[in-house]
Amino acid sequence: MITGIKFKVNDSLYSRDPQDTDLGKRILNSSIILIDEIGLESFTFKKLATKIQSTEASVYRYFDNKHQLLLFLTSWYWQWVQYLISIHTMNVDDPIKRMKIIIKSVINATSENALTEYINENLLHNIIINEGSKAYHTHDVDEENKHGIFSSYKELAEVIAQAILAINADFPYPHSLASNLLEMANNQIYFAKHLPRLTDIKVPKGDLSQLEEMIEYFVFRLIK
Amino acid sequence: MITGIKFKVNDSLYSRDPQDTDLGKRILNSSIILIDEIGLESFTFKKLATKIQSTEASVYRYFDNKHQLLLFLTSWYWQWVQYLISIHTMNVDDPIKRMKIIIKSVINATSENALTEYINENLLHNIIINEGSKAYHTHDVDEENKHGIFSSYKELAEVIAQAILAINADFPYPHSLASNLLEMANNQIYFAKHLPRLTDIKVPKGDLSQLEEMIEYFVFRLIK
DNA sequence: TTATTGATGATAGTAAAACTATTCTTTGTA
DNA sequence: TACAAAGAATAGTTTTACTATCATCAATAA
Repeated sequence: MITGIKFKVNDSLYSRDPQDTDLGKRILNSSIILIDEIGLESFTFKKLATKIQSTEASVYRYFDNKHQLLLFLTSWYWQWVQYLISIHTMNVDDPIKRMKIIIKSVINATSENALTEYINENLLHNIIINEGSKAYHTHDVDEENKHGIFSSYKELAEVIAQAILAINADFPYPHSLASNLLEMANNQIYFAKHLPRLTDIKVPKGDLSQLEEMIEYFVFRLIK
Repeated sequence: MITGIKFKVNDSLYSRDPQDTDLGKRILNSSIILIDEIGLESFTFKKLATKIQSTEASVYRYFDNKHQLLLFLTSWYWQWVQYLISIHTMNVDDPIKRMKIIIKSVINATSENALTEYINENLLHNIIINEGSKAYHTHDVDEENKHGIFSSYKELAEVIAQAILAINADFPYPHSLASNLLEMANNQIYFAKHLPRLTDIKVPKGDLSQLEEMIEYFVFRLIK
């Protein structure tokens, strides 16, 4: 287990980098717990400030608003997944094996050991499942995209797209399949939990093996 | 062209059925225009009231809050798509042909002629693309789901799942493929418009033929 | 040592959003 | 003729989403 890793996230994702200070780390730690608990809509900086025994004004010094905080968390998450993929595929040459590791990493990111003390990756994965798509479904996407806000997600998609092409260089839709893999993985977990009619898998006690099997089925049937 | 069709939507989707009165129809009509224009986050009942030259209090008689309004609109939309599918597949027996019509209907719903005077289906499709996933990504999903709020979406997914099984009765993931088809279709349009690195298709001047081709490729490669 | 700065806390305030309540007017219907 | 129902007008309340100011404390540079 490596601790104390700090990801370099885009400047536009914060006012002051929360990874640099004690208060910043408490903001990250507690906001993840609180958003998971009450949902993004009910989450406010005031409630967060109370929870960490600080003040609203202090939280605002780190993030302009809760949308920026969500962007930070999602960006951090996707960087983390990319990091996991890179270490797990480091010595793997077979493209099929590489793809299986990618799928495993995307799905089971959560069951990895903790990378930092101030981010609970399990809860963060829940937040990505529940609220992740709200990060880019905003009226200001184009503006935010210009500032590179979504680059960690796009980079991860690119890594997956290249892995797809390594298996079948003629596959016509590598980027669409990559983004769909990422979206589908989280969506199907959400459906299994809340709208089971929309899926065929189950996630008994958080066991994601059925999802992994299904995603493999989809991906390899498409690209081979 | 049939006008004046009224969908019977779930009681929990409104306080008073907006399809019954003139003001209700103006609320539907203008909220679609306004949400499309400024986005759901900036949309308020006050702004809507000003636009339709009514009052905030009057809007609140129809919908408890903007989330309920969004639920109404999405539910209406998916009922509409199901309606389109049912009339277009009415006399079609070949399951492959049926599936192609389903895909076409889901994707090109928007280019159909208008069904009602008070709902602009083109703009509504935009709203579904931009904001649709927020309808069920809420902390109260389970509660809302109990009230049947998402039944029109689930029914549509079931129709598609059955069409999948009609082609290949042994396909192991009909519901997951159905929900993924619906999600993917809208997502890939969104990506083409705003995050083009995440897709391989283009939507030149709103022409969705590349998307249709891709969805067909995915679906038939998976189920055949 | 002292002065400076940077981070945080404490306090207070504003504007808008998200509602609720009451009363009045109109209009269609028994 | 009356009598509901729908909507308009008006006026509130609470919460959210901020902004501003000033005091305090700790680290560090002069």
